[in-house]
This record gives sequence, C-alpha cells and structure tokens, in this order.
Amino acid sequence: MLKRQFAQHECPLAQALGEIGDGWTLQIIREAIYGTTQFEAFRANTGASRGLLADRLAHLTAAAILRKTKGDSDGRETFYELTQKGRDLWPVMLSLMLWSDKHLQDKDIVSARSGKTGARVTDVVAIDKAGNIITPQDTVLQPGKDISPAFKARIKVASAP
Amino acid sequence: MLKRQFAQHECPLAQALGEIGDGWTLQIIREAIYGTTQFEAFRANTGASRGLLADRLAHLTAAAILRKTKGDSDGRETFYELTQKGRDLWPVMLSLMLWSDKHLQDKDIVSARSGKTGARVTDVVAIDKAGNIITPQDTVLQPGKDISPAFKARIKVASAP
DNA sequence: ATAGATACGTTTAGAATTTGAACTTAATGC
DNA sequence: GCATTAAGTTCAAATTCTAAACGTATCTAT
Repeated sequence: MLKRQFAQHECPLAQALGEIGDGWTLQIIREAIYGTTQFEAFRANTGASRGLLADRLAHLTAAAILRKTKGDSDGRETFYELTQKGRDLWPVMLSLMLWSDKHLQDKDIVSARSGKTGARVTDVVAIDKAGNIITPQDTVLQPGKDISPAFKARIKVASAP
Repeated sequence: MLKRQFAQHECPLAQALGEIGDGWTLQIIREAIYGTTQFEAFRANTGASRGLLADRLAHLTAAAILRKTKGDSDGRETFYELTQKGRDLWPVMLSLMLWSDKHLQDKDIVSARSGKTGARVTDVVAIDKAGNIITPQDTVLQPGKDISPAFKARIKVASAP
C-alpha cells in the first residue's frame, strides 16, 4: 500500500489529490471510464505491475470509487466497475482530454460528442445553480465558514486564472 | 528526473496523464493555481522534498506549463508562474474541487464563485461550439481520422457515464 | 476424471525513486 | 565583513515499484 501522504490540507483540492492524485490511480480511473473492468485488462492497458495494480484496485474499492463483483457466468472473473462516485470523475477526465487536444496533440484521435446531435464537445465550463456560465476570468475563490485562519490567509490572494 | 513512463498510448488522456498525472506534479499545479510562485513556498505548501521539487519544477518549465523568471527587485528570488497552457488546467482543478466537495467533504472550506454576481459554481458541464450543454449521459467517444485500429477497437465500446 | 489453461492474485529480490539532512552558491541587509 | 535568505545540489538511507515466479480456484477439452 502506498504510504506516501501528501501534506494534509483542509483544502478540498489537496484532499481529492490525496485520494486519486497518484499517477497510477489516475491511469486506472481512465481505463475504468473507457470501459475496462478486469484485472488483466487494466494491466494490459496501463502497463502497471501486478502488485501495484492489486494495491491500487484495493484502494479504489475501499474508497468506493470502484465496486468489486464476481462474475456469475465464469467464477474466475472479478469485475471492477465504477460507482457513482467514480463516474462523477468524468468531468475531470473530460477536461484533461480537452486540455490534451488543445496543448499536446494535433492529431484527431478521439472526440467526445453528443450521442443525440453528434456535436463535438469543445469546452468544459463552470455554471451556477441557475445554469449561468461563470468564466475562469470571472471566478474567485471564496473562503467558507469552516475554513481555518491559516488556509484563509493563503487563498485570499488567489483567484482563478 | 522521473524515469517512469506510463504506457505510451495515442490516447490523449493517457498523454495528458503522462505529462502531468504524477502525484507531486498535480500538487504543484494546484499550488501554482492558488498563487504560489516561489520554491520555498511550494515546499511549505506541498511538503515535497527539495530534490523532487527542483526536478518537477524543471519538468513543468520544460513542458511550458510554468515559466521561470528572476526577481528584479531581489536577485535571489526565482518565480514560477503559470503560462496560458498551465492556466488552461483550471477546469481540471475546478472539476476535482467540485468532486471533492460532493464526495469527500461536508465542511464548507472554500467555494468558487462569480466575481461579478457572487453566485457559487455548482457544476462543470461540457458544451459544444454553439454553447449547448452536452450531459455526461449523452456523451459518446467517437474515433477520429488519425486513430489506430487497435485503439479504435478499445474505445468503440466506451461511452461516458 | 485428469490435464492444461485462464483469471486473479501474492511473494520476493533487485531496481528505481524519494526523503531528509547537510552542503553550495549567490544575493541581500545590517 | 558577517549573518541571513532563496534556490538549489548531493548523497546515504528509506520507501516504492518491477518483473518473474509461485499459488489457488475455476473452467475447458480430452
């Protein structure tokens, strides 16, 4: 089991990174989102070693990001499927994919599209409860009621780019 | 320098994870987005060791996610600031923050809001060129013209959750 | 029923990475 | 000059990862 712990911040982002921010863990979640469910397939598609993969799958299962089930037609098989918590990481993966398309790639490998209209996903935007778009330039980080003075001091100068 | 390389996929997501998917790298990008610019501040806020931090900052600079500049008032200082490519990772961090709020936290530590209206960011959504929202349930991954047969076979069953 | 193959692990030694402390170098302040 | 600060570098010890072998249960074919 990975013992390394990132500095325990109250920062929600630091906590999320502590839970899934490990490089291999993200690769595994990517594969799960692509539809991979079995140990050997995760291995083949990520290149992770057996020991590491077993460890990370156990961690993701304990964190309720994946759910482990036994195959009922073939008793040898174990399936790891995304829970709702896991599926909720889709926007993270989608934004990464769009970033990659914009900055890392010129080839047209794969695109996310609407199943209904076929229109390509070009962007990911923040919205408020009413559905209004909030641009990155207009975004600020606001301390909440449970924030510590120390962390408040750090984020008060920060605003989104 | 980190030698470990994730399986070299043509997959844009795998490439993005290869570039920034390392755990410490993501912590550093988080800090940069929070406004951290100096070596010692990155160290204090992430808990990374000096050697590792120097290595990762060099990598992020080489990847043009950070830009390294010298302080002109104080010649000892070095600043690492986000480039546009780096700032474009904001949606990734914001989605992670929202995921954390939904699944990892019950405390009200910090929220992203509109500077203009004060409205809280509640969600991140995919949109097409015309600005129509494409829900995760309606999203499919479509192979592009430069895809290899092998990768095409893998994603053809995949659809977003 | 026996033999071989498959799926999912565990174990282990060796390799690679990370830590933590000490050390450099260069610039600043007193 | 002398202490301090910022940003690294160096290196031995600790941790983590890999790769190959091994283990166990289940399935398939003979």
